[in-house]
Amino acid sequence: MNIGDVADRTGLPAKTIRYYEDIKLVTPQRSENGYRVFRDNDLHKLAFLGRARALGFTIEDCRTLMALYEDQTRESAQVKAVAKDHLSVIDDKIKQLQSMRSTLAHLVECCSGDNRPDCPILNDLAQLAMEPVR
Amino acid sequence: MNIGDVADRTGLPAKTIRYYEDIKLVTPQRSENGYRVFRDNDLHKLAFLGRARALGFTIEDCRTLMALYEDQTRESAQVKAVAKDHLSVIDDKIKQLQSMRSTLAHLVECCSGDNRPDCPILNDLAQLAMEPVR
DNA sequence: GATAGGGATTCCAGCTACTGGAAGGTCAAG
DNA sequence: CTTGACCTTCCAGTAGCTGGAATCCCTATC
Repeated sequence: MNIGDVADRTGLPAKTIRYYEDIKLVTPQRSENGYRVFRDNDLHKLAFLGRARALGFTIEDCRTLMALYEDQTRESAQVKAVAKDHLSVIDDKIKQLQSMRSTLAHLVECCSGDNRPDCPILNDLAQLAMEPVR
Repeated sequence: MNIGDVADRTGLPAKTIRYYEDIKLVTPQRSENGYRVFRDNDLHKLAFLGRARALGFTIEDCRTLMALYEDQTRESAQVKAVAKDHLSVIDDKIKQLQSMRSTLAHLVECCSGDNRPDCPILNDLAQLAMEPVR
């Protein structure tokens, strides 16, 4: 199977597949004309990668997960550990984004958004907030 | 003021400040010995940048916001538009992360995490989910 | 057999926003 | 005069691709 077909089947761009070969996540054979030849196993791996990436695992995590997948003697605890670590990374990101979101949403609400130059968003960024009303 | 002091005051690493000069977000003077000399205005701009970046604005957004900040004839609507766009980018990211999170959290829960090789996380990634119970 | 098209190949560069490190110049203190 | 803390520039690397150029291969049609 050629790279184009694999791209269609896995939904991964051909460029990405070549990149994955580059960093040794897959190692397709080559036919005489130099084209990559993908077999079922390669296809399978690429689909695995696509799904792991879609869950936000880093490439290095993917490497680990694939190795575990192929290791019959793995312990599910190893997999779970990787997943839990990743989960906490995701949680941290969500928290950070939510904190940004809440500050920003507040500022946006405070800004009249009209044709006058006064803007609480800029004031906040410049830390020239208005004197607190006392 | 030298770069080290500016770094201390703004909380930005000296490296980052040099980078910001590189991409023309600030343009400090130079003293005779070649050292950068930062004045109040530069300090102010860098603090502005630091806060905008902390809210997740891209560098290009920051450039726009600074230009608006310095433009006395701006309309607050322009600022608000930039902020709202950014807010929706943040919202998208949060949604995507939450979707990853929920899938992953479910998988983690399903995995016994013991010394046996069976692992629903890997099964899911390999899309070899168990037959649905019918 | 020439040619046109749609593949495939490699390689180089660029994206974001820094960060690390090497090699060297400057300055104040002891 | 030396030491150490600064400062300078420049080059390279991070993550995970993506775009583009130049070239090659294969098939089909005229």
